[in-house]
Amino acid sequence: MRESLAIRFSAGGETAVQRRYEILAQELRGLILSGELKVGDPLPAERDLVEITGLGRGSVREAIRILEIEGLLSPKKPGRKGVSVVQNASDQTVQRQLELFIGGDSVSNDHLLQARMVIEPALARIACDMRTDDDIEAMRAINARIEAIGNADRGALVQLNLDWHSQMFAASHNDLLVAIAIGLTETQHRAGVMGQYGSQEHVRLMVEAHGKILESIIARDGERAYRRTYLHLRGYADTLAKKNPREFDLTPLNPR
Amino acid sequence: MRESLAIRFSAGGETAVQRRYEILAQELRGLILSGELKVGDPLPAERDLVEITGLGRGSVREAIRILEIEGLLSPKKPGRKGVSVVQNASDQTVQRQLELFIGGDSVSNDHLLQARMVIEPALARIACDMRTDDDIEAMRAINARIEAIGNADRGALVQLNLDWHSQMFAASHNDLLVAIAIGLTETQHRAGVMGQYGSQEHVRLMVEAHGKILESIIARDGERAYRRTYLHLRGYADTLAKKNPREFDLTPLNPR
DNA sequence: CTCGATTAATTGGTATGACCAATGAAACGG
DNA sequence: CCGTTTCATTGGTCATACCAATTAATCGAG
Repeated sequence: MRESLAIRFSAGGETAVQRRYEILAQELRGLILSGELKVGDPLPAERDLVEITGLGRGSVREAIRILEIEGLLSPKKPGRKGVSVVQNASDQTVQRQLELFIGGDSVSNDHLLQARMVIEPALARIACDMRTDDDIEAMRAINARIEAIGNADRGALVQLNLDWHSQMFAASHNDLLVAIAIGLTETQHRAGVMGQYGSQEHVRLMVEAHGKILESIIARDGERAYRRTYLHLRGYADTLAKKNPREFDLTPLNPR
Repeated sequence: MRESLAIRFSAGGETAVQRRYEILAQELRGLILSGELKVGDPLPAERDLVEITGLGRGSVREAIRILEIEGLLSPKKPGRKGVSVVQNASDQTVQRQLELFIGGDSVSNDHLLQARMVIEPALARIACDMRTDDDIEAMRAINARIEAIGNADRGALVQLNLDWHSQMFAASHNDLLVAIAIGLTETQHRAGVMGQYGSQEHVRLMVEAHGKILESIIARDGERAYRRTYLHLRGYADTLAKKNPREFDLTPLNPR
């Protein structure tokens, strides 16, 4: 009944069929990115979209699902007002994708470390200019809790360490870099590559390192904060290096 | 007939229902990330998964679609051997998500510039250590083509400029940082924020800047490559700043 | 027997129709 | 006027059916 809508496009030498739900997803994405659909605008109900597009409900649902995973549409809720709503892709979608990418075996641990050594010291430096007093207080509070629990609870220690770093990143007030940095840091910590640290001595050193970084940020001494953060990371990297040999030299990232 | 499988979990104070396709997606994702399903392993056919899981075909398809968007499953093809295959999430999924995040209005152009100024000079420095002769040759070739076409074709100029930067990033041989850097650079260039550059003089300056960066990388002079790349970016930023006032100072990223 | 052409089986893509559960609005009753 | 009940809306899910593409199996000619 319906003439062939088969649209073909060349992609990498191959010829792929453009599936209907893909087309619809593209169109909706275009409407959102071009601003014709603004953040907060509700999408028509699934059954309305079926009428509008002439597609089946399954195809409509798959198209919506795609944009939902990309972060451009809110998850739906059943009920009378449960339609999808246009939203901005969140920092969390960036983190998720970074974690999935790094989690695969395309990225070596050394490359991940190298990336962290590029970004995290720079964030510390930026934080020196942009921090507020609240940022300082938050960082201080987390470090105090780390000192308090010591190595009693391994899981809590990992989480608090993550929290401290996230809070330091947040003090830069650059949401883009923060999202990237958290994605990198979380992946490495969750990977359990750092199951070794947890002795009382390790915790003491960690608290001390955090303290020195915090001091520098309070003093708004960018160079010092950069250096302290770099050394903190390198200490961590060196601990790892005792177990596995390095693939390549990480050190060119050292400032000055 | 089927007892309620409704699983609830608290998320941010709210209580959300876990939908069936979400559960299946989670399970499959878990199998992949834990390594029980390895890269290259084919998934059972949709109808087989229907039998295995007891779900409807629509739910199975939505679950698969989610993992496909996340990059963990290959797109399917019709035909007898068209089943999904497990794969690593690619750098492209990272780029896509960065572009979607930045494309929304959560990230200001100044924050994007700041992020680039953190990452790109660092990549130039790393490239000094890791580059091969092929990298050098590729960069030289692209720059030559830029010089050749001049400002004749605006679109081609933008693309070639992107290519040059991508090639420079690639010379670092850190796929993670490369994916991030390309995501940032592409977004800014595609956003058309740089429609202004295109005069013959601009092109000449661009070629010159690229040339100086390349020289430094050839000489393996990391500090110099870092500095040149930083200045190249700052020149671009200053051009933009003439049109729109800065939100904040970008300069703390200057090395030394 | 070998190889090319034809046929059949497999698999994803899509549509239709139906029913449930949750939600919120409207109608109702005190 | 307010609380309760009813009901329409909407997403979630399943079952079934058919098409199109692709590959495997079969068959036939030489």
